[in-house]
Amino acid sequence: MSSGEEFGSVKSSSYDFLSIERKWQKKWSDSNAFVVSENSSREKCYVLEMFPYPSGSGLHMGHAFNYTIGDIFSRFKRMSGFNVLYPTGYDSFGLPAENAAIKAGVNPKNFTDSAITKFISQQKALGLSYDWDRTLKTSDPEYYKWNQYLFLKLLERGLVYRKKASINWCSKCSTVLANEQVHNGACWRHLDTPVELRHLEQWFIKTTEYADELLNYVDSLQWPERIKSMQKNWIGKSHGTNIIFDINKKFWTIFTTRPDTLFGITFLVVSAQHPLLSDFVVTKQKKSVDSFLRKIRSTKQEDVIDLEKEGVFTGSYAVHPLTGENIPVYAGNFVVADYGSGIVMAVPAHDERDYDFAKKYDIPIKIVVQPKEKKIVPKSLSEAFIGEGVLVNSGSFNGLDSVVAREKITEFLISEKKGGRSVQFKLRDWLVSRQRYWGTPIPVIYCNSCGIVPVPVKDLPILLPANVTFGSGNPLESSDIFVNTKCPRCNSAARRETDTMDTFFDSSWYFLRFANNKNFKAPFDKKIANYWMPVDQYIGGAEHACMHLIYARFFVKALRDIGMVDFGEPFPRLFNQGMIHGVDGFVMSKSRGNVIDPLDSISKYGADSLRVFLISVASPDKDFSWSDTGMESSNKLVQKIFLHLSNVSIGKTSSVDASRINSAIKTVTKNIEQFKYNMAIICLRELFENIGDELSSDDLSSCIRVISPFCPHICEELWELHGFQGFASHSSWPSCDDSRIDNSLDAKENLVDQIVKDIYHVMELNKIRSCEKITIFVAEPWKFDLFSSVKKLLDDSRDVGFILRKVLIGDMKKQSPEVSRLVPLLIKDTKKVSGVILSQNEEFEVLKKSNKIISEKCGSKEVLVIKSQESSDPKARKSLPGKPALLIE
RNA sequence: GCGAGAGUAGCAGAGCGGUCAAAUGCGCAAGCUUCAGGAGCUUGUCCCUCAGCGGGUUCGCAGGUUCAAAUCCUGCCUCUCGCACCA
Repeated sequence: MSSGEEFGSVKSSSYDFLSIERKWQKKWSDSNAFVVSENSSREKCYVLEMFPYPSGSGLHMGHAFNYTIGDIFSRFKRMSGFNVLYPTGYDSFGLPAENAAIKAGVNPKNFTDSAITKFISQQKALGLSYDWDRTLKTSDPEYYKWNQYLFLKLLERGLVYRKKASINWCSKCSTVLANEQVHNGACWRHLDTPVELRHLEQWFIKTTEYADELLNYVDSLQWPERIKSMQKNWIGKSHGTNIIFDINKKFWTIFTTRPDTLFGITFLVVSAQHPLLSDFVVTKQKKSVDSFLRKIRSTKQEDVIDLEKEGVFTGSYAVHPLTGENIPVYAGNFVVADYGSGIVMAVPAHDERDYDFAKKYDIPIKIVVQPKEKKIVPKSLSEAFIGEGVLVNSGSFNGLDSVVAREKITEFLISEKKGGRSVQFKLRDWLVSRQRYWGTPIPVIYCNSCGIVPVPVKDLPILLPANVTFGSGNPLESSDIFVNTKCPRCNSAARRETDTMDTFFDSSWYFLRFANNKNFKAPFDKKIANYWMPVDQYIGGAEHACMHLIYARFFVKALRDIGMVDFGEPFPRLFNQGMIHGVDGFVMSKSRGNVIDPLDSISKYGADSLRVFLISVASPDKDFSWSDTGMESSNKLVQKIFLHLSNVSIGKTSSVDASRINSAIKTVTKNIEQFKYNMAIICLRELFENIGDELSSDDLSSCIRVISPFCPHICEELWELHGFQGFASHSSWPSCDDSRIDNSLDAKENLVDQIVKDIYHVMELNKIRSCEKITIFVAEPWKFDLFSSVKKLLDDSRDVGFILRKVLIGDMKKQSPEVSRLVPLLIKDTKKVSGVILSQNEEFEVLKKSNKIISEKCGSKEVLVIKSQESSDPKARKSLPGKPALLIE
């Protein structure tokens, strides 16, 4: 009973989380607590979060969530004995900094650097266990020098080239974009700004060279299914046939996946964006084609999504490779210019798009594949039949199954030298040049006599000039000192490339630099990179599925083939965290005004509480909504744990507690490994709900250690408070001793709970006020110490001035006469007996007898509660005499 | 349209063949505590009934497999995300 009082007095106070957190953050920092080296006999584990773009507004809740997930994992792995590399850095080049800097009138460098400083302090406030010695920023010449180096390496390898192409231009960014950066026809940073098509000469990286490998190895990755399917889709491999058509005495290749429908071609369509469209346009048709092109250009991008298929006859005819028929060639708005050859063969009977087009322009429809079940005729055809069937109207191929016919016709075309097998990808080469300032200068020089000349490695880095004019066009062009140079080959006057690199170039190899960030001779040392890489656990959002994650995979494969690393996949394991929504259920965003600043939460509740909250609402891979009450509840949990463990006295752990602790260790270990952090918190919640005030030193240490990945600060404090040596963060992960787990504990606890509830019923029935002293007898035949458990629960609840007397009855089956004697005696001897609680294993006859005696001897105020686990005959029970008696099973 | 994922109590969210009327948190209700408020503690919270036992109906909808389904299969509906005329 006294313990309850003690506990209550402590509860009312709250701990000073701010000073505790500051204290330990400083100690970790001062002692370089999480700095690692590769010279370790321990197994390595590389945990990495996608490094942030350091925006001026600082760390947002999504970052905090992301890093909490990674930090818990890192701390867990570290404690589990791994040599853990857990670094962070800053993807600090990029347009937002440049734009913000222009707006605020400061240099992007200053802007970025102060943003990074802010970021670092916020990350430290979260208690993240980074190796701060390995930090990097991509805008640092010491970093981008190696961007330039690697660019030259790729150039040397033939993986970088320059070409004039139809490219995507964002007017808001005033730069070109890569295919991957065009979302829904708009710029990925400006979803309200449709991209414009421009014809410009740009730098490309041959990602398509690795298309097959990028696709094939997706399946070997332990990534979320969703991301894998997005990548596969993006790479988009199709098998088909190239067919050669003669148009105006020139030969053109056309790609199709349905060579079986070759005899059904009634027209061809050239993309309206096709660079050689004019080759097809005859003089007579020039006017109408031109007006069609004008119309397309004036079409607003937002209407493109459900644009009607339109086209115009070019005046040219193609010769059908097998029948020799003349086929009209159209220009059309629905043909993708840079897929295949930008020209498609149209089979309106068996392709929806071709069908729509043919209907609109009244072009004949010819059926060449008949479905097996129901015959179709052109007249009644209301939509294209795109399924498989049997070939008709196809010369010698009639009667073949369409799947077979694809093969046969392709073979025939090959034998006739009129085609061949082909594989097409949706993946395009990566356009890496950008017409902006705040990025890595592309290390190339244009010389009038030598042409494109790579900058010699000894001249790297090509530094970004400080004095440039922001405003119109590429700022780098405004710097004469930068632009004007000498040709490294012939020493004559030459011009520097003024384009900078897409910042995705920077993030395609940063994980390699973390392994060896102080290397001044090379981007990284091969041996060291091979030691740490690949990243054992990568953590980040899903938005990079088709951008960063493709580029980085490509990069590593290219570096492998150049001989710089020995592995082909940078991130075998990827975890995607969910999105955080505001209290209103919408994604947290400034424009919605539902943003919660992590720092506000930290100053109100502490970092440990915030960390717990972020991972306890839902499984970390799912979206969840912020909730103030949830945040408070997490804070209460952290306080409770801290205060309870602070007050634990060192002694002997009860067997019940030992069981609880060990099974919690087991569960939490499993949960962390599977990223089910929310379940781990539930398990810990239950543990600290029940655990006693006296523990052995070892068990107390286990309790602290098992929560330390989640709440590192309070754990360090508790660790020190109880005199353990070193950092809790450096201690070993507690191991589970199965022999101390009592599997029947749950059942026992349930029984105790039940009895306590029975007691409340007794009180209720008797209208017992809490201030009254009453006596309750617990008769217990159990082997374990039920009595003390019940007593403890009642004591802790502090509700009632119970006098609880222990009555040992033993095995009631054998002692029914004794029970019969005992019960009335108890009642007689005690003035205010309100209840007698008997427990399990009684024979029904015993109950009946006892009950009868009681009801005879007692007034209506007395109650008999019989707790029975082995069910007696329910029918007989109903007929039990005497009221009010409780019979609880 | 194609691809992926999801639909569980007032809400959030576990469970993914039996131990499920379903963890945990929030919310709500009652009791205790308190000068009061807050906090804290205890209990309850699908429906009926009860002091308890018990019974009924549930896990998007409709079927099916099974001795047994929230969990497996089929169809449908709804939602979220990604790609978007890729021939």
